[in-house]
Amino acid sequence: MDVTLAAGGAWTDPACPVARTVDLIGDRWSLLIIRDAMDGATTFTEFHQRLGIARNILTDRLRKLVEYGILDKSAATDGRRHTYRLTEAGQDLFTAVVALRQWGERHAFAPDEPHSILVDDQGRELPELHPLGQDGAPLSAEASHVRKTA
Amino acid sequence: MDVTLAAGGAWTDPACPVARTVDLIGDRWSLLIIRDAMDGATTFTEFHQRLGIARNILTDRLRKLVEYGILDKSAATDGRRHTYRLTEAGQDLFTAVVALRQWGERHAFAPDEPHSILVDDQGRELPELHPLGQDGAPLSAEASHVRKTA
DNA sequence: TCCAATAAGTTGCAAAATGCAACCTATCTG
DNA sequence: CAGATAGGTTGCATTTTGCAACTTATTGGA
Repeated sequence: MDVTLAAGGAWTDPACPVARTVDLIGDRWSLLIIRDAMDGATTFTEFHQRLGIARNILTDRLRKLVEYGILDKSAATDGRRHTYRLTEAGQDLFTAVVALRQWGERHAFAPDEPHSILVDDQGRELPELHPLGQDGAPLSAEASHVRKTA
Repeated sequence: MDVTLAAGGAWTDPACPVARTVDLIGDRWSLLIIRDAMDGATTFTEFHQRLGIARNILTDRLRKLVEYGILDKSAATDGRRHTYRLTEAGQDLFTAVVALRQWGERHAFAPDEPHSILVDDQGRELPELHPLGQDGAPLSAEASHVRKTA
């Protein structure tokens, strides 16, 4: 299930997709939960240990992410564990996570400061992600604008 | 100036670029301020009117975004106005904003629900943004992983 | 079988962030 | 020089977040 039906509607800006996305995952923890899910975390305890988030807040965020259709919760074969997995919509956040990560790599670390990097199966660093126009050339913010729809 | 030197260091996860980026702009308003800056907003009043944000919070966010090297503040020719403009680092967030926007378009609206779209100078909608591997094929979260650096 | 450990929460209370409305100061305009 | 405009600041109420202790269910081992 997609987000669509969730959250009756107290959107920051009802027609803007950026605002909606921020309303759903624009807090201190949600994106980091999603990041860790992409990196293999599946249980409450795993998320808790990796993030150092307060347990009640983690409970709340996991519940909301499930409600929004970003995570799926199921009982593990284990019996006492639960398993949280990214839905298709959750996996589709990969692009956004990569974009935020690459910006951080470029602008939020000192030149000599160590930081983790994202690599492919062959251990090669990912190419930089940039919006392209229809012609395939990089597109800047000035060369684009928001069009309101009816 | 880049973020690099700002913020003494109470990072959520000191080595993760995603966490750093979220620490800097992962709140309810910063990304929307940046979105509006990309859409042409430059003054305190403009941001306030577009966002409906509380004035003291806007003051605080603008101050932080300037401190982080994302916005630049200058006196307008006007004399009583101030002008906030995206720095190079701020403009470089365009990729992330587009990624979040496109995810929202795909997953946060009902099929028939109207929402704004991002178009280029010729009025054509932007192509979907996706991480690619070195070979140019789309890369999924499973086909990549985080490598810790010393 | 029973008991300690593990997993996933819940609850109560303190602290921090956010929001609202009124107030303040400087500049600009008529 | 008076009113309007721009960009704040301040005090207080509300909401969100965080911490620590407590609860329930399951599980593996003595």
